Amino acid sequence: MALSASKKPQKADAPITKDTIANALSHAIHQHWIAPGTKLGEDELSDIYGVSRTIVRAALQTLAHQQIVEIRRNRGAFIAKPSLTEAHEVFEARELLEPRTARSAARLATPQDIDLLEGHIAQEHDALKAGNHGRALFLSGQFHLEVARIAQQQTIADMIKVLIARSSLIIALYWRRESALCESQAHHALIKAIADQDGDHAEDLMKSHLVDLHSALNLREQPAVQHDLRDLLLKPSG
Amino acid sequence: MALSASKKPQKADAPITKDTIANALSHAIHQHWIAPGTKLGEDELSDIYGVSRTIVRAALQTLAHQQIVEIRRNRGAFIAKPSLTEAHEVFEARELLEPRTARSAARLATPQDIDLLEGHIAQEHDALKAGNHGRALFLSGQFHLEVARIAQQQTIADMIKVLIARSSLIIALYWRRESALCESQAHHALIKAIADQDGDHAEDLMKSHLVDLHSALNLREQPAVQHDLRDLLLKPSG
DNA sequence: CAATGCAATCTTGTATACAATATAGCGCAC
DNA sequence: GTGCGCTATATTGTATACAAGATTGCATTG
Repeated sequence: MALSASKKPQKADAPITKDTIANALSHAIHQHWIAPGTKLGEDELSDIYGVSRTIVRAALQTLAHQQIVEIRRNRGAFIAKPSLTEAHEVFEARELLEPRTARSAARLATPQDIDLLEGHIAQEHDALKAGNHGRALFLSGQFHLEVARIAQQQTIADMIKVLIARSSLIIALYWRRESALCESQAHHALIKAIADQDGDHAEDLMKSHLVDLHSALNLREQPAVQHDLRDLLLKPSG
Repeated sequence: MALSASKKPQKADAPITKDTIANALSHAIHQHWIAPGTKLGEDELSDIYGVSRTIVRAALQTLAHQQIVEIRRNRGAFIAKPSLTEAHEVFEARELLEPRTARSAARLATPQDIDLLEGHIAQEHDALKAGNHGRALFLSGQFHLEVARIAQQQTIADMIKVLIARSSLIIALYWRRESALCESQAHHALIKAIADQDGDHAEDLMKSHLVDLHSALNLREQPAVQHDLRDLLLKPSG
């Protein structure tokens, strides 16, 4: 498995629990350290984390419930590979939920919240400059999570958290745009709308931001059209 | 624990897995056979289902991820007791998601789908007539799940499934209206809008239906006011 | 060379044993 | 009667052993 030793967990004071393992794996997945489809063997993770298979299995189940790992009975656990349909569904769900959180965030954000959001963008910019695309991707997702946190609706924030994790897999599989994932201009504009307590504008910006992200996946559907054309070309001689 | 012997699982050909146990418990919770706050002991469930604690723990973890069971470390698993805040959040999330599924269902429903939805109402009516409120409650929730299934957006349907399960707990704790949970008139009107392929109307009806349900919880906030008043009355003599 | 069959090995599923923590009950002091 | 301390017991957390299923590698056949 592609987990390198440099990614081995620190043996700190905190005990290794199913949650620490699940979080570590989730973090690694989010940063694209582990590719979709990768097998996660129980014994291997057990060795890596220094716990029994019992804890590992519980961690894998947690990740499976978040749909970022797929457990196939008798065959093992694998990083999920969302289908194109799932990809569309995930972004569609985000387009439904996140504009609302942006609106609420515009109503509820404190100056500290604004600072924190801006800090996120700065860190993301630093990561990109350093060529650390994985970290930039992670921070980009965290930005969205922070907006959801500011909105003070935990139930919806929890849903968004799962959707963002799944988005990371989707991006690994289907993203083909050259530019950075989330253009910082979009995030900046969003922060301004939130700071200005302009709920309408924040909602519109978040919606169009996500539609934009979604459209970057739509690009992947073009090869299907080319495929049909190819079938057409093969038919006359078939 | 309040699980009665009459609710003991059938020892059928299907093996008892974590999923069958989780589903059985979820079903029992949904029908209010088990009250919020009830302790679910591992050994007890292990006895009841005839499997080891390993399987039981996996089932409980599944239910914990659905937030209908709360696992407290070193203390055990309990049927969740959503706070009033959580109650509001859950219905707010439903108000955001389900109108969209209703709109999509109006676009996608087949005549068979309409028949099935109508069948749900009939069964619910039968259950109420027979005084089987638990079953009526379950079917009422299933109606909403069916609308979500018809909408063909699995990601959102999965979210709605969890929200409906949690709604069942919320209703057990906070519901005080004398009438049946979902008035069949609301469901009938919704079916008609869906059958008529009237997405706008279906969306509006679902929204107002959920707002209505949500408002039945709001009623529970009134005692808080009375509680404050009582404190005021006690203060002068305190 | 490719396909098939078989045995060995690996991995996952499950039960059980042991460790750690919490709870209940009893006796004693005030 | 109440509160505290202690012990026994119950329950949960975790590791380990065993069973079941899958995969791999090798030998044989066509």
